[in-house]
Amino acid sequence: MKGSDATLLSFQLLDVSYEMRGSTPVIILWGRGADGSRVVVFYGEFRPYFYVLPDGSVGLDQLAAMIRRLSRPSSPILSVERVRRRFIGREVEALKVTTLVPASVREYREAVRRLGGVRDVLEADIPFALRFIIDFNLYPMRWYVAEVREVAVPHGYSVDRAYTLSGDIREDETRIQEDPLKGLRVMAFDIEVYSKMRTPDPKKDPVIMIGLQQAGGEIEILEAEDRSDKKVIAGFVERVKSIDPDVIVGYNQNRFDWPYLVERARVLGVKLAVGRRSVEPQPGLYGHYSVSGRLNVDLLDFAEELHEVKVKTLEEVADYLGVVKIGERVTLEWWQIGEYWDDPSKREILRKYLRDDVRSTMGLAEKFLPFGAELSQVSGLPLDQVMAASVGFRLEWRLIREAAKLGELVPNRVERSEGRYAGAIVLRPKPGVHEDIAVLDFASMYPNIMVKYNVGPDTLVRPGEEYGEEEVYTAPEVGHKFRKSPPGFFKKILERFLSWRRQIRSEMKKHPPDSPEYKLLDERQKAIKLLANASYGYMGWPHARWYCRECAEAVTAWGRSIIRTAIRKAGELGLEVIYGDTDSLFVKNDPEKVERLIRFVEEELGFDIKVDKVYRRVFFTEAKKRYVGLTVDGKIDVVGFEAVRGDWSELAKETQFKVAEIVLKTGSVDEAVDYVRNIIEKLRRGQVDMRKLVIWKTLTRPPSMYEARQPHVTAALLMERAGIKVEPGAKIGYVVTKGSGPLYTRAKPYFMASKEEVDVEYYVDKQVVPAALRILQYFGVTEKRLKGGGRQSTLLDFMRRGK
DNA sequence: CGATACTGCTTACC
DNA sequence: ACTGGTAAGCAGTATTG
Repeated sequence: MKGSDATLLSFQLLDVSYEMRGSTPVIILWGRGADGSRVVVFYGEFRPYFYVLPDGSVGLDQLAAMIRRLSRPSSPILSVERVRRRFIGREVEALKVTTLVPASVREYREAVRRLGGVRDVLEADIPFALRFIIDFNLYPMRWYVAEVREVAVPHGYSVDRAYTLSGDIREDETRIQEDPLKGLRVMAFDIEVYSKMRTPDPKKDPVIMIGLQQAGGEIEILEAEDRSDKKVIAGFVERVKSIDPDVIVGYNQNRFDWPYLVERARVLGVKLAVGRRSVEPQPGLYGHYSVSGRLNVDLLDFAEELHEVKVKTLEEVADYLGVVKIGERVTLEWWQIGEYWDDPSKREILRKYLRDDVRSTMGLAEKFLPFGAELSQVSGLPLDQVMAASVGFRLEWRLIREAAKLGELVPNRVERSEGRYAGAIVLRPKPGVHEDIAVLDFASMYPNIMVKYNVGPDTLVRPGEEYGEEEVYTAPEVGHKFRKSPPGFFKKILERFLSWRRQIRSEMKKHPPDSPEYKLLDERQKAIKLLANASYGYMGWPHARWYCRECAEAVTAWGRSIIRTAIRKAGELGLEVIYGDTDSLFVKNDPEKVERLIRFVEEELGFDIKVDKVYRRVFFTEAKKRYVGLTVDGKIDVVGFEAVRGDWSELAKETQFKVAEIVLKTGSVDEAVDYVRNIIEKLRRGQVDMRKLVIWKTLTRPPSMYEARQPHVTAALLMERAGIKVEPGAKIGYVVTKGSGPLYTRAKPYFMASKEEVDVEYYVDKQVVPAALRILQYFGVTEKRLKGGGRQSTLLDFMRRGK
């Protein structure tokens, strides 16, 4: 054992967990020392606890005594204290119950709930390890200085040094601007599993290849011998241990690679000890897999937020981000892997394919992790969980932290089935082509409404409470009232977010936009913005702990009133409003009038509004939420139309985009018509790649659970019958084949249909033509003109052109 | 009896 | 699995000439 004098340790907090030593829990902080060592800091003094809110029918001391009597020897109740806290803004007196074993909290909660005199049990569902970093105000990815004593690295831990926390731990202010990922070891991996046209089964189908790469290093491939994969998995475990990554990245590994490897390792009798403690990966919160001491990050979670990419395969996402272009890599489908493995002449292609996947994964990590790291240190959730968690939970964890700091008790999650409420205004657009249009956008309208009117569950005036008119803000239309003071929970947090973001944005101006400093700050301000913008939707989410329907309803009511006022003012200024949605207004780009409108909104309404972009031309149909615009820098924006929807064939989307581009850029309808006719001709001649005919739709439930018959459900059923597992959330790609019945009888998974089977006329009539007509119809183009064959309409075209 | 209008279910996007 | 508002396709049924 080394010396046990207290020293100061500077380390970056990466993850937190706990272990039981006998019946005592010990918190484990996983980190990286300033000297590059990998460290753990133990803390054995922290204990699980929860709060009991009395209903007043029983004296507090009597209630405390009743709770003490519930104590069981396996996890004794260590203390029951009277504490003063706040609950939804009101002062309360509560009991804080502390016990020993984290897992026992759940049982105590139930037992306490059954006691008389208990209004509610609070904070019994905060996981113990998170509870610790919340109470000690520690944020993952940030640097801390801690007073520690070094101890021997316990058996089973693979870290350089171990310590116990012996005193203070506080943030290292000197490292706030530092790139949290600098110096971290990142490893990408991907596995290939033997399968031929059916979902592989870990009980019999081997893991034939595993590819891995340490950032900056070479891609390595481990291969099975024939179908025997025991050495592959054992070899993988060895490589992970020797690389010793802090971050493990993959693509969809939480749903595929890890569960498969865990099960396969079990079947083969290999210990999948890839963590820094000798335990195998385990399912954790939000469907993520937890690898002890390492941050297991599934990059698919980031891709889910890339709304521009509809089918989120690794290939598509890497292509979109310019990481690895599809044309410059090997593409295979999962069901071909068995074939490429069995055929020795194709095996090299399979290797290349795996390399390209690993390369793409590492490339995505470089793109995504900086934001993940910032979101982690803004939300307080460890990097491996923060992207797996939905937006609502990310915000909620930060709210829980703020509550702890403010002495606010955290409300429980409760089941609710509440009615709907009115949302934002969408204006009816003026159809047609408009020249020179400015798009005005309110900056963070809803968060600013919440701040300005002190909206929140704690400031809401509840039935029976009386306040003077001048003491409250009253929401228009709905009449909900909010106390003007003191500042509420959400107001305080949002103000901090908004000023923090302002400060970062001004700091950004000191750095060139391509500098690492600028990028880091940009990711940070984006993370803050994400949480701030989620706050309105969060209050209207029935699962939210701080759910407040009236608050959400009031926010949208104020929003409607504000935009209506702005529209009225525009009218008074003689500024034509073409369209508007929620917090945006499309107006004629008359700089002087626009400037006066902006000033009015800022000075009279007290909200920030700015020109977000200017369109040289913008086209609307009668439909709301749909338009195409040509920006001043020559870019085509398509909003809402088929061209940006994931459930139309690539061919139809491409055609519509081209039509929009031709019409907006050249103004020539004839040219657009020719373009469409040409596409139809190619389609009929069989010159269109079948992949462009695939239609993708999300399966939202098991195929058998649908009441309405639909093409993508038929395709999913066909896949199931072929032994391919389809689960809710899966994107089903199908093509429509020839035949006479309803569509759903003619849909087939795209990989089960041949080109000859495809019903080309369906794609003409129901895909290409409607998508093109959506725009061209407005210019008087008919279906006939797009579809009409040969000479006659060529002649017609000729005559039209001549006029 | 077939065409058309309407409704419900479903998905996706703003 | 953050909100409400909106468009739209297909299946199935009602309406109607």
